[in-house]
Amino acid sequence: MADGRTGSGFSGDSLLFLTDEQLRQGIEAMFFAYRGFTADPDRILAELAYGRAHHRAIHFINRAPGTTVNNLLAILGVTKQSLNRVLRTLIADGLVESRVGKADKRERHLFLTEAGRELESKLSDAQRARMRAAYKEAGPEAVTGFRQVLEAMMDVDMRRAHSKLRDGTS
Amino acid sequence: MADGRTGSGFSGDSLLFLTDEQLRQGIEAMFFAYRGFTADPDRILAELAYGRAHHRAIHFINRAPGTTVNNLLAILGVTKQSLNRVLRTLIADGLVESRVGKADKRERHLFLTEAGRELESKLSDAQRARMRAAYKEAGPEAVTGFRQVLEAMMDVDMRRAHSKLRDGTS
DNA sequence: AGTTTAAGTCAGCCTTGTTGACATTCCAAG
DNA sequence: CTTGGAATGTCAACAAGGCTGACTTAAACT
Repeated sequence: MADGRTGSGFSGDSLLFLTDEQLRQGIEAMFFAYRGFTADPDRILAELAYGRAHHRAIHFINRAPGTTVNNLLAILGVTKQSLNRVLRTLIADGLVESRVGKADKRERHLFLTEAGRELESKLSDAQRARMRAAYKEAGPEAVTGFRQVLEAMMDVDMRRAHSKLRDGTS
Repeated sequence: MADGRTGSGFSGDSLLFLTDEQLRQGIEAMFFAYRGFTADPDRILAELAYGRAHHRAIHFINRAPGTTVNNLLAILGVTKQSLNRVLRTLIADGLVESRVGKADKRERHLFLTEAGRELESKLSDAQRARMRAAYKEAGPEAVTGFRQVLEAMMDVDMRRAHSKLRDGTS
């Protein structure tokens, strides 16, 4: 919007409308939107004395059941000490189960317990509800664009991790 | 991509394609993209022993020079104690200047110093470069959709704050 | 047998959120 | 004019969750 700068000659002209000011607005929108994005789960987690770190672990274990600790580490992008602290409380609280690997006994495979799945649903429902509402408000075309920009904003390795999760729940 | 579901007749049917699975993908995309979004500034900040909190403060002070602490508080959504700690170091390091209000001496008005503006540029340049690249890769139509969804995902008060920043730098 | 890999632990640090207590300033009601 | 409450900002102390580094245990590879 704003300056409708149409029909310039060259093909690189999709760049012309990207003023620094508009990029800044995109940056701020990302900041504010991310807050909204995490707000609902945060409220639920606060009651349980958990944090976002627990949410992330639960989310990805649910997404890829049986994943190993190392695998999770790569996805979450934290150190194993940091993850371990969170994982330990989740296992102690009976939300996550850790099974020794059959093929490779060094590995631990992670699963959600029934209670874990319950909390996952609760968190996920809240977050999806907001997502759904936003998608609905913006319309289907906007959603496609949204996903394209997000995808392009990731680091390459994350893009791989993301499409791996998308396709096969190996 | 995937299912190109074009030219539907009515507007309400935009809901049909929002399976839980697709919402989940959106959620994950948001998570991974936010990491990319902050990655470049984070690297710069790490060298200076600053964190994201410093970046946010610098960003919004630059955006609305002369803003009060209270104002900034509302935008950043943290407690004043938390902000104060960050602000103190920025002032001590000569990046931010705090002037006592003329009308109301309780208020402090915040400005970036020359050094502050310099760091702001450096951080902003990095972040904008990634944003610009993502926008370019996704195309102008996608950008519009991206912004629409983000806007719809914010809490209402943040939407107000955002458009206030967009329009007048009061 | 020796090396590498997966996982876990302990200790200690930093950033950045929180609450609680407190000083200063302003303003309005008595 | 004074006084008490509200607003603004500061200081202190604590917790979550990142980080690094050093180390152990067990299993797998070579």
